[in-house]
Formats: sequence, structure tokens, C-alpha cells
Amino acid sequence: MAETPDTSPDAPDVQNAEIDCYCPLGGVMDLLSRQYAMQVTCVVGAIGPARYGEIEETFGEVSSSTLSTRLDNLVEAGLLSREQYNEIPPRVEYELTETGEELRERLDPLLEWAEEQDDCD
Amino acid sequence: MAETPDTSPDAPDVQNAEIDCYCPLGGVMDLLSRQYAMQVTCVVGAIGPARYGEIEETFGEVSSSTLSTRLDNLVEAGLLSREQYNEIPPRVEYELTETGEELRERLDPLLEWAEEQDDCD
DNA sequence: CAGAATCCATTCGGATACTG
DNA sequence: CAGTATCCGAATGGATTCTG
Repeated sequence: MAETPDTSPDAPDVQNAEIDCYCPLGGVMDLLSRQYAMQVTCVVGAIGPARYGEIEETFGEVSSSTLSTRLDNLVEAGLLSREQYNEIPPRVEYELTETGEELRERLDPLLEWAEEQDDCD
Repeated sequence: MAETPDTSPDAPDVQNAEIDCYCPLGGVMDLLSRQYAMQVTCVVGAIGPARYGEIEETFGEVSSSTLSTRLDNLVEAGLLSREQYNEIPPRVEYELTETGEELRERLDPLLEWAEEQDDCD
């Protein structure tokens, strides 16, 4: 346990930095830490209304269960919308919600940078 | 929004757009997907030369083994530098490398946004 | 086509205890 | 102080199979 003398209710100054709240971050960051979560978000953002197969292709090596789970998570979190058309053959389209779009804007620079680092091309 | 391709090829034919490079991303993104990795990066960036204890305090609930592992990973990846002073008591300082700094710049907007989403206060 | 359901190997991360 | 070492339960992600 943190030996927190109840004399200082406030956070111990971490050297006057502007770190006001690097708190838990359970929610979103937790989700984004799941494999492919960030990539899926950016991919969907990049290709707009994206069908399952398209997303799958983009990754190539992901298993359907994993990708499916991730898409679910993102939909649950309100970052993606899922529209299902009951046609034959069935068609489903994922799209960024507004929140998802906000996220993607912040994610894109990161992923692009990451690609450079990993010597992608 | 971001770019202004004067010699832009043409409409975003996503099918064959430049997003064909949302490739593996094994390296950096894989590391960043480990718990606390992004947060640690930002925290170290925020408080500059950071001692182990300081980082630990910032999180409060992380176990030493986990944090230690994460720091190791980040050092290995060349994102953090680790300077050890053989004094008594021992002192170790972590700092962002230049690469780490590049990362942090891209990470900060993300974390700040994430905090808002999670309704931190 | 777009998954849901299962099963399972692996990994991760937390707790605990112990050093230089 | 700043970790490392170890053990172990929990969670994750992959393969496979099946379905509307």
C-alpha cells in the first residue's frame, strides 16, 4: 500500500510538472492497449465505411476471432458504429463515430510514426 | 486536412491507397500495447529525468515487477535512457531519448483526450 | 460474407520475498 | 532506493469449427 499520511490529500507534487491527472486511464487506454485496437481504428477511419473483409485483408494475419472481438470492443466503446444490411450475401459496415474520429485524429500521427520506426517500406 | 498534395494522384481509392502499409507494426505498437507503456512514456517525458520512485508514485497502484518490466522494455526499445549512479542510496534516472521524445509528442494528445473521455475528476 | 462459439497455449501482470 | 526473482491466477489471442 502507498504510505499516504493523511496530511496531504492532494497528489504529491511530482516536481511541479503539468501532470495534473495521469490517473488510472482505465477506460479508453485499456481498450487501446488490446492488440490491433489502434490499428483497426485507423484503418476504419482511412477506408471509411469498412466491411469486415476489407479490414481483415488489411491485416492479413489476424484471426477472425481476434478481429471480431476487437471490433466488438470498439463498437461497445462507442468508437465504431456497426451497420448491418440483411442482404444476401450479408454486408456489414463499420464506421467511426464522432468520438472515434476524434480518437483517430490523435492516433494517426502515432501510427505513421510507428511505421517509420519499424522500417515499413 | 493534414496534407495538401498538389500533385495528388486522384480520389482516395482506398482499395489501393497508401494505407496498404498498415502492416505488421509489430515493433513499436506491440510495445505500446503493453500495460502502462504509453503512460510511462508520457510521465517520464513530463517530469524529465525521472527516478523510479517518482514514476511509481505517479501510478500508485502498479506493482514493481510490472513497472520494472515496462521500463526495461522501453529502454530496450531505445525510447528511454537509464542512467545509474552508484551512490548510496542508489539513484537511477530515466529520461526520454530523442526517439522517445518524438513518441511522446504523438502520445500526449492521445492521453489527454483519453483522460477527458474517462471523466477523470 | 461475417461472424459466433469453443477450446486451449501462451502471455501477462500482480503479489510476495529477497538483494546490492 | 531500485530493482530482480519466483510463483501463479487471469486474461488474451490464435486455431478451428459451425451458422444465418
